[in-house]
Amino acid sequence: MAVSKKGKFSKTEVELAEIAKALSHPARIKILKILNDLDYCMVGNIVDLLPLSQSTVSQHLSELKRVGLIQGEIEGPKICYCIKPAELEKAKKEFNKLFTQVCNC
Amino acid sequence: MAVSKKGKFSKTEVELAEIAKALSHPARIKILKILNDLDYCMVGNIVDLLPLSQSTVSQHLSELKRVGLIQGEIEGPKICYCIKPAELEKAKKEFNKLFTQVCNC
DNA sequence: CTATATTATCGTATATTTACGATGAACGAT
DNA sequence: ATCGTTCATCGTAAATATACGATAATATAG
Repeated sequence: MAVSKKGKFSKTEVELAEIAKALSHPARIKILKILNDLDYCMVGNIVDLLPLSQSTVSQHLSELKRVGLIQGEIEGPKICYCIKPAELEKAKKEFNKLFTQVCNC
Repeated sequence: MAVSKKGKFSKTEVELAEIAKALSHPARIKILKILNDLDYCMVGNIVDLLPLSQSTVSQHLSELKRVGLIQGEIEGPKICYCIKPAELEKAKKEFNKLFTQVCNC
């Protein structure tokens, strides 16, 4: 995208934009829902519930993990992914703050 | 990005992902703040407040307009952009719904 | 040690995003 | 009519994102 100018914005704006980017694909939104619904959330389970290949799902999980909304714990040969509630709550508050700020709603 | 699979997800997920995408660049977040702060919000004013060229700012405005978060009204040779509060409130509720759904927060 | 299961990573192709300058279109003023 | 202002669009370049199959890495089971 040519040379990025993101560094010229405030930390708050950049960080919120990062979270928004993580939520900018329906697969990742659905993954968050799945992780909240399932108890044993290994990658295979998620793959079965999405119309995407295993490698693509793995990429989406990486992106969610990168911004801290989820985490993965090794359980033998499997990896159990789960929501990070504190981070999601933080994100919720940040979005609310933004919307309050930009439209008094 | 190879052939998109976004059509295979629910309408709700796709729509929320679209809004998230619109918020996924700090410039667009800042534009929303600027539009809420300024009374006369022509493009030139916004360009002056961003570290980006006029054409790039115009593209960001288009993206925000495309998803319905802002609108532009022609005023002679100028165009006055402004927030669409109802749409922003709708977006706020959708995000809240998502976060409530995925982490009980 | 070998085989199986599970997942990440690599390599690759294609689509989209971001950014800019240049150009074009629309309008008001002279 | 022409000029200056304002903004969108075009053309282009480079970076990212999305998707897949193939492969590598890790751990358990036999």
